[in-house]
Amino acid sequence: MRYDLKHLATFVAVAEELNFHRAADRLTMAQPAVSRVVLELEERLGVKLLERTTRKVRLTESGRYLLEEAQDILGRIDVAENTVRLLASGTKAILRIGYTTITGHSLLPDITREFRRANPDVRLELTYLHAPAQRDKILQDEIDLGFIEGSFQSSEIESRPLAQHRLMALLPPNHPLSTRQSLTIDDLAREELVMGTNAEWPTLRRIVVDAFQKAGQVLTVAQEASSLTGILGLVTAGVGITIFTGMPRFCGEHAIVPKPIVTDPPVIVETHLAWRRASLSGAMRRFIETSEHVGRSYML
Amino acid sequence: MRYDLKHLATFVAVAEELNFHRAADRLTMAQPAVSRVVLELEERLGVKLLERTTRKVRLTESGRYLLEEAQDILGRIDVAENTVRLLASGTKAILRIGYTTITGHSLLPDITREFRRANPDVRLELTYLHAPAQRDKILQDEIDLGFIEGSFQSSEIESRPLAQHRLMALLPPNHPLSTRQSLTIDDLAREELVMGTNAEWPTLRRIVVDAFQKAGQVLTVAQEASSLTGILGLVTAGVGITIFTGMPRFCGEHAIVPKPIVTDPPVIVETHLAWRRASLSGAMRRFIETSEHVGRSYML
DNA sequence: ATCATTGATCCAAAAATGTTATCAATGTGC
DNA sequence: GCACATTGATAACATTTTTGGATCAATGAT
Repeated sequence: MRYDLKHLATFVAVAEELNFHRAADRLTMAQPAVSRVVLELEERLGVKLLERTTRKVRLTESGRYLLEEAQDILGRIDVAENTVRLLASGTKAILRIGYTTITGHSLLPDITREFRRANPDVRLELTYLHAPAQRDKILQDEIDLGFIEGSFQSSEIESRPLAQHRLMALLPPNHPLSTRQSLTIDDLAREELVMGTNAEWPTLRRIVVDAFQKAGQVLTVAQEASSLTGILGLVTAGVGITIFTGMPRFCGEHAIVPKPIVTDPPVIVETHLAWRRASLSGAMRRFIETSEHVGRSYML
Repeated sequence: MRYDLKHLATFVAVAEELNFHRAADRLTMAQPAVSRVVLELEERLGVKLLERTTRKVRLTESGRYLLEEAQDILGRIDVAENTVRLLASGTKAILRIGYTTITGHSLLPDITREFRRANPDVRLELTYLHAPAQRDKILQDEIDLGFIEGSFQSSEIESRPLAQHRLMALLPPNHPLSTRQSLTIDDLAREELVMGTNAEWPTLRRIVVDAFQKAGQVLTVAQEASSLTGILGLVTAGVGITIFTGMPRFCGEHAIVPKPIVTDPPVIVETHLAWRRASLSGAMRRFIETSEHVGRSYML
């Protein structure tokens, strides 16, 4: 670094006062030091910032520009410093949260709304990540909290069950099975199935595959899509049935018809909130508390 | 200033590498120095930025935030430094230009369009200022160039005539005088006159007052407005006639009817471009050149 | 013409910065 | 389980940088 904040601050003082002595007073240093610092800055930039006669100081075009920039930069540093302190004191906080599609469409919005209301000084950064990715990011300290289906086995990661969902079939409106009260795995095995890709929906896929296996069936997927909207679009278009953990809140029954899937024992998908045990902060603690509170109404 | 760019840059290097030795290499300094600088920064902020075991370095929440901010700030400083150099070398420039209403509605747009085309690296900052204010701002070096009516007498200020305008009466469409080819001061003295306020239009007011005086009349203003659009609004509404230096380009003849004012000798308002002799820069020189070129078609 | 005020320069003292050598802690590999 | 390499922190010392007081030359005001 060829110069530092001292140079900028000194230059700003001189440029604002247009007088080296007054600037020196303001900075509580001697005038020669001010002279030299400004000269040094000019020399290191290779640019004249001030036109000085022995009676008057005037900014050059470059100087004028640098004055504005430097004021701004120094201001930003002050703000940053302040924010750093607030973050450290716990007054402010930033929580980086991972979520999956299953948790993202109803549970997470409810929790964040509630949490924001009670903690306006905490910024939430939400990142869509499937469960395995969340595991990595939690361990690498790239997210603070993860909403996942199931839980992780790791001594470094702690998790708490938040919500339970039953598997549900989502049918297009005029599907033959839409008159039924509920469906079985055997019903579904005979149908065209639309499912999320394994890359994006690894956990749900595993759960569904297991459920089929237990019922003595094999899951055959007719069509895949990576996003929830993509899947629902295919269902609405009549391509087939999908299996999900509930009815997405934004769906109307005229486009998507939900039917419970009956199995014995019932398949229950548990959503967990997970975090690195060693990184637990105050804001995280409060977020976990809110999540458990809100999640209670999602428990069967 | 409690800490320097050195501290920020060092912290950024460590935070990015998450390793003091590699950071030291990158900064071409010894590792103990890096340690000390980071410790110093933490101490001065009063905030722990890095969690370090003897085997691993991890950012705290504050540290993560500061990393992003510091990267950004350092980047801005680089950009500022670069821009300062470009400004000094004349590659880039910022011209602060004052203009009055008379010059602002036709001459200035023509000049800036032409100038921008030829000098894309020069930013023009246009400020509306009446002539006396421009005089002060030029002397105080708060604007580089001023478009004014008339010229200043000052050894410090140089100016160049750019355009000449004849006084013109602007009438509402159905005014009795609108059938006439031209008008005299005596005609106008009998009419209701709408004029710009003295505060905002000092120069034009003085010119008009002088013209009336020479014709043995006294200017009586029925209604004042501060802005050109306000004045024209009053004229269109039939409140009275105004006196201006031409037909504003944005007016249609269905709303405003221009009539030449005949006097002997003719009253000619000369628009000048003025600047502080001592501040003449390359960009200013080019702007002046363009102005004179474009202005030529405005000379009678 | 005198005087006060301006920014720049010189020099010695003080402060800071950086380097080498070293340490304690902790994973890694055999 | 033990030697070893690697981690960040510390100590001591040399060097560089920074600072403040005295002073200077230039210049506008009285």
